[in-house]
Amino acid sequence: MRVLIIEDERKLSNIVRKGLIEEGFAVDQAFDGEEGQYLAESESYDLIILDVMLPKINGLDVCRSLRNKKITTPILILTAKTTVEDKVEGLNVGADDYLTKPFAFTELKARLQALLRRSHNQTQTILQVDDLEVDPVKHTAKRGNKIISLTPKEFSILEFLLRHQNEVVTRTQITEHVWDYNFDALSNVVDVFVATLRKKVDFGFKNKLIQTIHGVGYKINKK
Amino acid sequence: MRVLIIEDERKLSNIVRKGLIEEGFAVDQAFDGEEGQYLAESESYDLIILDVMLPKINGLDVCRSLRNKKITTPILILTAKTTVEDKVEGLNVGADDYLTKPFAFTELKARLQALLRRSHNQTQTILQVDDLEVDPVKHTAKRGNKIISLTPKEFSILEFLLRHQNEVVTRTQITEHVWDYNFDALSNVVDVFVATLRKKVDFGFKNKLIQTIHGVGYKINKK
DNA sequence: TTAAAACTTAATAATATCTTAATGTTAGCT
DNA sequence: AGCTAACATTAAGATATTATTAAGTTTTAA
Repeated sequence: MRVLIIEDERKLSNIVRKGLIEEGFAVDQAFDGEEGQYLAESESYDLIILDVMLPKINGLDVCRSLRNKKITTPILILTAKTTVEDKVEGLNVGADDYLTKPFAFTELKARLQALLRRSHNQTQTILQVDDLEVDPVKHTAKRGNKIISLTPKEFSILEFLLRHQNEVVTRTQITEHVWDYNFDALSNVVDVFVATLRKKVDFGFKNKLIQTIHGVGYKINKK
Repeated sequence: MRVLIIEDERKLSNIVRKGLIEEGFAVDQAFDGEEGQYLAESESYDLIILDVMLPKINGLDVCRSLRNKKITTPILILTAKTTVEDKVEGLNVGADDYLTKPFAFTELKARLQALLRRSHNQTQTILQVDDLEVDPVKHTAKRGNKIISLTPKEFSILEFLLRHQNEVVTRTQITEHVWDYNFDALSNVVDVFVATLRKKVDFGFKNKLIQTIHGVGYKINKK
């Protein structure tokens, strides 16, 4: 899952970034409204965390503008203000949730997970296909009763495949959601990771879950 | 474990604070109802100690309001009143326990431990994995029959890992529960403490209990 | 007030993960 | 079947993360 943090306080932004990376997100940062709006429009994110008080363009305007352009990525607004009117304005402007500063990271995390679940129409937190189970919150994966140990990137890719189970996902979609902005997409990394994932997820099992769709991409499904 | 004290008498608040810090808690303080309510909503605590007579917003109202917002953190109410009606009102409003002033610190401590145990659904007070035993009440730790001497922070971290055994906990989660919220989350303190914990807990034992989950955090388990 | 203990920071070493690139294999087309 | 492009696999090099140490700072307790 890929997140954009639009926040001018560098330190806060970095703390949130660190926490989200630990949770397995790919994270991009913007430090003013203009940069944020640009990135939000040109890249594809699963979530946007948006501060209200920002240089150049105010957060509420960024939000309004993105919604006008039909960008539906879930937005969580961060605000130092606590009065009811501000909260209402935030939501009127098209945000999906808000959180007042200062906040505990756990709180932020819980809300992001809720937003993601909602936007994927998922009620459960555990992703599964056949006897494979992946828990993005606890960071665990198992097939049958065999625990699968995965590196961060392997985990993200498997999670992405599972969130789109029964659909073909292209290599480009994978790189866009698993890597951040600084990544040079012209390589065979995805193939390499899929190979190691297969070793860990499918090796030794009769029913191979990860399929290649020649010329298109990969797919995970029950068959 | 992290506690919020909402109490306007500075001196009392500080005494409780000091006692709890000695017990290994991370402590935040609020000196009126409004501040308290705000912190309780925006941060994540394991316990709240709440005075009734408070400036700005009354303690009972704070409690009611938190419960309305589905915040389930255990609340212990402090009150100078001793009549039965007051106690009843306190509990009706969603508090978990009450204590009348003046009180002995030991009494407060015992009740807090009881609340914590209840909220963690633990019938036993001793946390253990394999041959490692940690007693949060007595503040002792031993592995096999070797007594382990730990500093307060070391103890808190080990306790936190044990309360979440078999789960990965991130560095961010650890800092949020072990330090109070003025803490600079972008340092490697946690790593340093884990190193010393390993020296004390795992050194000399074949079965290493503290594991690193690269890119995510740490985990303690039986294996 | 002072000494000891505990905590924090920062630098360097060790290690795991990621990335690239080369080579081998398979699928789809003529 | 043979050819080509796409995919799979491997392993070595680059990078990032974690471990460890030691020195500085703060806190605690006598």
